[in-house]
Amino acid sequence: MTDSAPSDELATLADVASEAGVSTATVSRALSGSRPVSPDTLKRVRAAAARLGYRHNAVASALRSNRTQSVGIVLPRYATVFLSALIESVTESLDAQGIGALLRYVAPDGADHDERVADLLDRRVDGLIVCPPTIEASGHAQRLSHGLPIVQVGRFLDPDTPSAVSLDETSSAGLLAHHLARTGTRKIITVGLDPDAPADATRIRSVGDACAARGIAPGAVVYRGSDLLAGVTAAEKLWDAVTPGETLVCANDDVATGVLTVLRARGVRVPDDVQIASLLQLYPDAQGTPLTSLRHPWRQMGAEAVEMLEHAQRSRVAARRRTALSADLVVGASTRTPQEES
Amino acid sequence: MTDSAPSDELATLADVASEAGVSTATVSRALSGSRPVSPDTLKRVRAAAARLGYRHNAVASALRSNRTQSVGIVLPRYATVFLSALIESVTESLDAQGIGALLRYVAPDGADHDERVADLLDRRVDGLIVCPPTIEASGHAQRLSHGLPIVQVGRFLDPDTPSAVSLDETSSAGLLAHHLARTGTRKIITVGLDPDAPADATRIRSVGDACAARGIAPGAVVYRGSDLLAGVTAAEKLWDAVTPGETLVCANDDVATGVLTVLRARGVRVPDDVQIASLLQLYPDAQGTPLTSLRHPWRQMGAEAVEMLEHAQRSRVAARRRTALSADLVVGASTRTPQEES
DNA sequence: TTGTATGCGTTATCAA
DNA sequence: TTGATAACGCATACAA
Repeated sequence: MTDSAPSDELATLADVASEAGVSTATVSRALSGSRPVSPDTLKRVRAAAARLGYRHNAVASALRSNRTQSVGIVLPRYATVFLSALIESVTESLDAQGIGALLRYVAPDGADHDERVADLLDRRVDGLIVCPPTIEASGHAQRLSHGLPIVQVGRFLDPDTPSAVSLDETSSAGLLAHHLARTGTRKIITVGLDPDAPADATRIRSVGDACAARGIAPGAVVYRGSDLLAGVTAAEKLWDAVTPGETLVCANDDVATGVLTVLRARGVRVPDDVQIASLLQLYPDAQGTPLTSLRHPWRQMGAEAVEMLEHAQRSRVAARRRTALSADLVVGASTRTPQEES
Repeated sequence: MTDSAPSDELATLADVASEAGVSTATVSRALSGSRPVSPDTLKRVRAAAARLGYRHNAVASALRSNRTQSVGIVLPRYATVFLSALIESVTESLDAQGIGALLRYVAPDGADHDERVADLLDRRVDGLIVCPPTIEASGHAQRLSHGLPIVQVGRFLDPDTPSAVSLDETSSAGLLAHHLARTGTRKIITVGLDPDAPADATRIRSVGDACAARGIAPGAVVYRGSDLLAGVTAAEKLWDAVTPGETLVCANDDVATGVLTVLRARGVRVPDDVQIASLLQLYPDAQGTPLTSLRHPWRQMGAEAVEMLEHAQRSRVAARRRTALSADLVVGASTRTPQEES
């Protein structure tokens, strides 16, 4: 046994090497498994490492190997369930492979977008997952990354990006419209989407088109905000005007819950007289699925983004691979049971 | 002008040095500002760096200086507004100083806690901000960190941790109880807190004690979940039993909104007959502050945590500094206007 | 104010 | 299968 004063400094590869009586190269190979090592030396190295409390130094490793085993994540600084779910699923996929996530938030208008991305690049991340706050930022991210694997996620996607994950609005709207047609809807009223916001306007149009294609008339668009209180307010205005055959299509579960609660309290029978659907599920775990709503594929989007990143890292040429994932329709108690097709 | 083929490789300090006709040391000092440099050389160095598209290599810098300019953040993997707000405020404070955030999620039961922390340590983060999922994890984090600056945030705090940020339950409950006493509350009913969950039980007791100290009777504890639907369900059971002078104290805004909506729909006058308060504000931006609720100081907690970390990094000795921040009482339309003290 | 020289801890190359 | 050794790119002690 050599001098093994439990020093304050962390043990290095060299320390382990001399403790085990082998070279640093062998220790590196034994511990990382990058190359075969004889069972005997492997055992000795492991024992020595344990004895000295050796810990791998990821910084030195990154410098030498030119891989940091980390990816940068850039998100707009507005707290939504969407982003929380995305972060969680992305980090979960990355964790499984020992990849770290370096998180950077950007102002909603994209003001500091470029410096945040640049900082991530300076830290030599192996890849980038970006949810751009604007279409301009999206283009910048693409150009700044300069060959580094990058995947864009969300609604603002640079057309030149080879790898992108987004929501398939058309398909999602079609899923809902199909269900509404089969449950006897003849007209929809949209509640909680702002016709003056570009993103909302797109969604209003997707839903309207999908309904129209199935013989459902797109009716009024009511916007008094998009939270629970807005749903309550809107429903107080609407409840005595709605007629059988109408479905209230709400921006999200909060709005839909407000609408549902008021209508039922006012004696309107849901779903018998009027149906209610939500375009954005917020509480997947709610007991008894009271609402029919579209469950956005956030977790899949995160997993898909990570997979794309790996793919881009492997293949030298950046094959174009853009995925639009559809939402799931979760049928709850706020719509009727579908009739058989006639 | 020397050979300046725009190579695919990134320029290094040495490249800039030869381009500017100075030594690498001078370039390092000029670009980092770590030591004074003559105005003339500064200009030349900057020009050369720009010409070559030089980018700082944070990895090499970290290896040499033994500082990664990054901190690890460990959070339980349950998506709540609390954690979103915490992440945002922490990263905002860190960004301001060019510090990166390395994010790691841990299972709610803390199963993979220790490996996640160890990974962060292997990456040589300069500090750790931990929101432990359990009290055991809290202790482990403390011991694993082994001298590295660490700040713990949340409800599960290791008693030995020198630096910790938490919510002052007593003070927060007192704030609410004071308001309720001045608005004529004689008895409270707690809705949405689970008496069998330790964390909820603590809160029930804090509120109960604070009320008792002001002559308000702690009444029934009703638990049917803690989301909006639970509020609706609870209220349907309660609405014809509540009597004037009672206040329904709800676990959070979701529960309170459900209760409020049902009571009003049933003709119970709020706040005239019955008052409603929430112990946890979820939607700070709701229009018209319909609810009286406690706004938890999440952003301040994040900022405080970062400040503590810096403090711990500066001072060699780890001075014990534990902060409990009180919530704010946001008075909304679900309680009455306070009477003058008699 | 500037230059010289060394080392941070690891992995990759090459030869044995 | 193993060992010796050279980088990786930067920051710093020391000398000038």
